[in-house]
Amino acid sequence: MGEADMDFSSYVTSFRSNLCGEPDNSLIGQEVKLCGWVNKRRDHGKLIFIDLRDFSGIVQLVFDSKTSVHSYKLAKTIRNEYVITVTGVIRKRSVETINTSIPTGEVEVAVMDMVIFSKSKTPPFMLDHRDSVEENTRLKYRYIDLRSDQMQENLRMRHRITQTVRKYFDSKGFVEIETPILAKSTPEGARDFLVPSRINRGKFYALPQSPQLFKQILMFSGFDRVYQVARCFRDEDLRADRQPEFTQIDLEMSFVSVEDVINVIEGMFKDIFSHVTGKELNIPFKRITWQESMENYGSDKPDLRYGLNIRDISHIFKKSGFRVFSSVLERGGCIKSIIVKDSKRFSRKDLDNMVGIAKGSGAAGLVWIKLDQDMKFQSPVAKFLSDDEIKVLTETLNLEAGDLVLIVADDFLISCQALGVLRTHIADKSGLIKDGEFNFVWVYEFPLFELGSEEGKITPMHHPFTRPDNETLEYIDNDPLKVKSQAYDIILNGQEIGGGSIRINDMKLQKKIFSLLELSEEKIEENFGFFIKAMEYGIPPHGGIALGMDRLTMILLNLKSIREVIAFPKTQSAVSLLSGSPSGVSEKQLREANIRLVDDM
RNA sequence: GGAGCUGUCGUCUAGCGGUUCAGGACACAUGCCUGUCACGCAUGAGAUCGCGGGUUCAAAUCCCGUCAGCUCCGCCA
Repeated sequence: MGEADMDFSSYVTSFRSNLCGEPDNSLIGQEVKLCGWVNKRRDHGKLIFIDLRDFSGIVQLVFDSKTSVHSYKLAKTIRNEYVITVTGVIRKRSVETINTSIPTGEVEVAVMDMVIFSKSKTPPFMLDHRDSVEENTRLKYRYIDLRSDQMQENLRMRHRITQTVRKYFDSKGFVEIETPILAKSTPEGARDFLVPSRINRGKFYALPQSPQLFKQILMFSGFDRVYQVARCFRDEDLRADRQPEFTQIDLEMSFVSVEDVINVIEGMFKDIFSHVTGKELNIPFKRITWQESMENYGSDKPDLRYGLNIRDISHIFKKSGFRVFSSVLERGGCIKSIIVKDSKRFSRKDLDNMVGIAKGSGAAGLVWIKLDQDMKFQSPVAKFLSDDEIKVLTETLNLEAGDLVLIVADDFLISCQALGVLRTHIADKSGLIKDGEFNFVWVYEFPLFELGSEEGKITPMHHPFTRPDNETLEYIDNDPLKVKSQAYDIILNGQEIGGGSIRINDMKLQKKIFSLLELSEEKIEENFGFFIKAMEYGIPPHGGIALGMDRLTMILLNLKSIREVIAFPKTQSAVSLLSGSPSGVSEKQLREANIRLVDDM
């Protein structure tokens, strides 16, 4: 359906005088020319009604066998999804025939003349029933699915977000500069899509995982601030919120601190909300450190729309006779818990399932305690807890009758993460999450490094150009995992919708980071030598952020998959059911690209 | 790479070992109908049950494999 403040007049063309969603009482008596798709034909014998549809809405056409014989006869042959144009007069409907379910329902078009532009085969599914049609059918016939109100609204909403973003950044002095799609492998961790070079035998371009290096180079070049609505490519497995090609609002600014980037982005979101959803957004957003986020929510993308916060109860079990707890504490671990109200909801099976979830998240196990009406602990481990421990636990957590306490004893991160997963699981299952709420939070002070998959090796948590936090920089040699970074993520309703950092602009520090990452000189030179070289010619302090356009639009529309906000998405196996890509290519094309297929079928 | 769910006329689905080689709804076709808007009425066409194999006297229905779609883990900011 149409824009809130649509200007109908700009749609007038040599084919039409008005749009289908336009006719109302103010146009009564006027002759109009309309174009559109046949949404529905209702044939009453000597009288035929046709609902004509375009993107703006639906209007009822009336064909009378007496007043326009030619058009009436033609209307007999009309079927759904034919594209036609009609000339007719807007006429008021009698009171009892008014249709209150459509905006044009008080009037109708008495057709005098009609032309069929294009016939249609019987469509594979009806637009009215589109909601109950399987997604693969919708994807195969995407051009029909896209005719639906829902898809039109989704993509028009996305357009409005993009437009608001462009306007906003323009007003803040940003320059939109395009960067190469045929690029070189970027240092982010994902697998690259490769494009063979015909001219340079045996060499490949990589599609950009993001414009990261290019936007930084534009800072080196003195543009001060740039942004881009950028297509990015990552050859990894798909999810409901991940496609191999996706869109980022990607920006970079010179002479800025974390604070400056955050301010600009909060202003952008405020504009998006007021212009696109009509809602007033409260800024500044809440900010929590990565440490706080892990401690309280067990995740680096916390959902703050509900409670179920994680509480530390290590101190209660320091000298516990329950070895499962005390031994974890002895080796430096901790004991974490969450309290869930109304434990009656959870059957033994639910609890067993939760134990499985905790173990699946890497925890050694999960202890659950149900409090009955008399505040008695019901739990497989109740007999191992002393009266004193029960008392202190009850007081510390302010436990009430009917509460369920979930406890994980393990290393700090494992305990928190396991409970974090359970926290979202329970919130989801218990309907604690209300639709229509938009909860933003910044997570900052990420660790600069994390332990990599390879034993003993560290990898950058964000990317290797992220500037360390000055306060913790002193640990860089002795305990690099302790070093914090000037990186930040923006989280909306528990989903990461963007992340960025202030970048390193000191060559010595940059080289230090590379050496910690155990990157050899050759490797550095090979991967981003051009970038390092550019850093040698005077570069400003700078930083930026990238926001996931698809995810943002999906969340604002309260949808569950980004495929709903992408015109031509791919399936989970990265295939386009519409176009059939990817596909084989001819021998000639392979020869030109200097590629020989390995025959291991 | 792994786990789970799904796969029956165009669409959505019923059937889950034998009067069902498949029933319904919508769509479709033909005819009738001047006020419908989920129009109505009548008649009709349309599925070898994703594909391959097996078990059985008998399979849409059970088993194995395979393909496709979805959700998730791994992977990926």
